[in-house]
Amino acid sequence: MFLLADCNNFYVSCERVFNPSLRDRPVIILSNNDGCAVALSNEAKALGVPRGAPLFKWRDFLLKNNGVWLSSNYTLYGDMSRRVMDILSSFSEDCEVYSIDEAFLRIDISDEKTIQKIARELIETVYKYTGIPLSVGSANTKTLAKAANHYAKKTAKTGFACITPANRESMLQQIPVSQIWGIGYRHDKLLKSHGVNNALQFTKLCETWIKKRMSITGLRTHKELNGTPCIDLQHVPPSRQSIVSSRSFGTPVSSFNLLNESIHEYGYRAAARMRSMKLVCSSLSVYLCTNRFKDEPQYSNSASVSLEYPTNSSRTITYQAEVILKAIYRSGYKYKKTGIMLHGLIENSEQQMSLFEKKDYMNRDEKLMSVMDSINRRYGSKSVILASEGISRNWQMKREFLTPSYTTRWSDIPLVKVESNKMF
DNA sequence: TCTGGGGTCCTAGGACCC
DNA sequence: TCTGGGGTCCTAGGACCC
Repeated sequence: MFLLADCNNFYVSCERVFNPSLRDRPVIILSNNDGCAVALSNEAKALGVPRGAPLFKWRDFLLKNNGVWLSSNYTLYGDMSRRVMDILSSFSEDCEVYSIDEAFLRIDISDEKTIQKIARELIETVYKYTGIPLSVGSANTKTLAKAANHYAKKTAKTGFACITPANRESMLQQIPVSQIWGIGYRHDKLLKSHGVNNALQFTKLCETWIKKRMSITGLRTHKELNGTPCIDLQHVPPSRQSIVSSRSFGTPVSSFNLLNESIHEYGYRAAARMRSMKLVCSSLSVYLCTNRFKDEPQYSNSASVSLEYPTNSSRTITYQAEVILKAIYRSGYKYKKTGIMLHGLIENSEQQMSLFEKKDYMNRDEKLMSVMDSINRRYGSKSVILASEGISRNWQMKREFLTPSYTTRWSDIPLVKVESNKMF
C-alpha cells in the first residue's frame, strides 16, 4: 500500500508555528514580488479567495475580514520541510519525498485498521515535533493515495482516508475530476465537455479514447484510478534535466544595461546551484518578455547557445548569456521578466574529455568559483558578486511582508521567556 | 502601481541519414 | 516519370506537477 502524507496549507502552517496570532484567521502567502497568493489558510479559502489572487485586488477584502498577507519565506519553509521529511522517512525505508510538503511511503501491510494506526501515528508525531498538521491518504496506487488524501482533507475529520476495492467507487464519485493528480485545467475542460465531472465517471471512459486525447500519461492516470499500479515509488531522485533562474522585476525595465545586470545575477545564481549539485551544463538559453497583463506593446523572445566545453563557471555562463541577450534585445519595450535556463546537465565527474586541452583560463576559473562559493557559504550569499551583476538593484523584487528566518539565522531565533518561580 | 518560480514529460513535425 | 522503408535528432508547443 502507498501512503501519501501531505502537510495542510504548508506555508501558512509554517508561519503559524512561530506566530500563533495567525491561527483561526484568513492568511495568504504571497508569490515573489508580493504579487499573488500562492498558499491560503482554510479561513481564506472559505472566504472565497482563490489561489493566484493578486494582492492588489484583494487587499481591502482581506482587511475587512481580519486577514493577513505575508511574503513567502522559502528559507523557513525549506527548513521546516526537511524536519517533516526526516520524521516521515523514519517510518518507512520506502519513502519518496515528492515535493516540499508531501511524501509517498510504501508499506507491506494491507489491513485497513493497521494502516489507520500508522497514519494516526504519523500525524501525531509530525505535529508533536514540528507543529505542522498533516493529512494522510492510502491506497494500492499512488494516484488513488493522492485521491484518498484529497478526501481526507476535505471530508474526513481524522485527517486520514483509505481507498479500498470495497469503497473505491463511492469515494471517487465524491471527488471532482479536476482534483485528480495528473488532470489539469485543460483536460478538466475537455472531460467536462464530454459530461465527465467526477473521478468515477472518468474511470468508466474507454481506454483508446483517453490514449488519443490525453496521451499515455492520461491513460496511466486512468489505470491507476482503476486500481492497477503504473507509477512506482522513486527512491532516488532522477537526474536533473535543467536549471532555471528567473525573476519578475519590481518595476518595468527598458534599458539594456539593467536587463544585462539581471541576467548576470541569474546566471551567477544558476551556475552556483549547478556547482552545488556537482553538475556542468553544455548549453544555455536566455529569454525576456514584457508584461502580458498590460495594454502596451508586447515582445518576448528566447535563444540558446551550445558551449564549446561543458562548464559550471559563472563567468562563462554569464558571458554567453550576455551574447544571447544582445541578440534578442529590442529597445522600446517595458520588460517584466528575464530568465536563464541551463540544459544538457551532466555530472562533473562524468564529463567527456575534450579533444583539445582545457584552456588555461578555465582552470583558473574553477579555482575562482570555488573561492567565491566558499566565501558566500561562510559570510552569506552575495558577500561577493560579479561586478557585472551591478549594484544599483532598483529593479529587484519586493518582499515587504517577510517574516524572520526563525530556524536558520541566529539573530532570528525566537526567545522564550519563563518566569522562574513557575518553573518548579 | 500591484498578477511567481521552478520543474517534468509527451507528441507532432521537420530535417536529415541510409 | 515513376517513387519505399526504416531510422535518428531536434524543436516547439502543450500538457502536467508543486
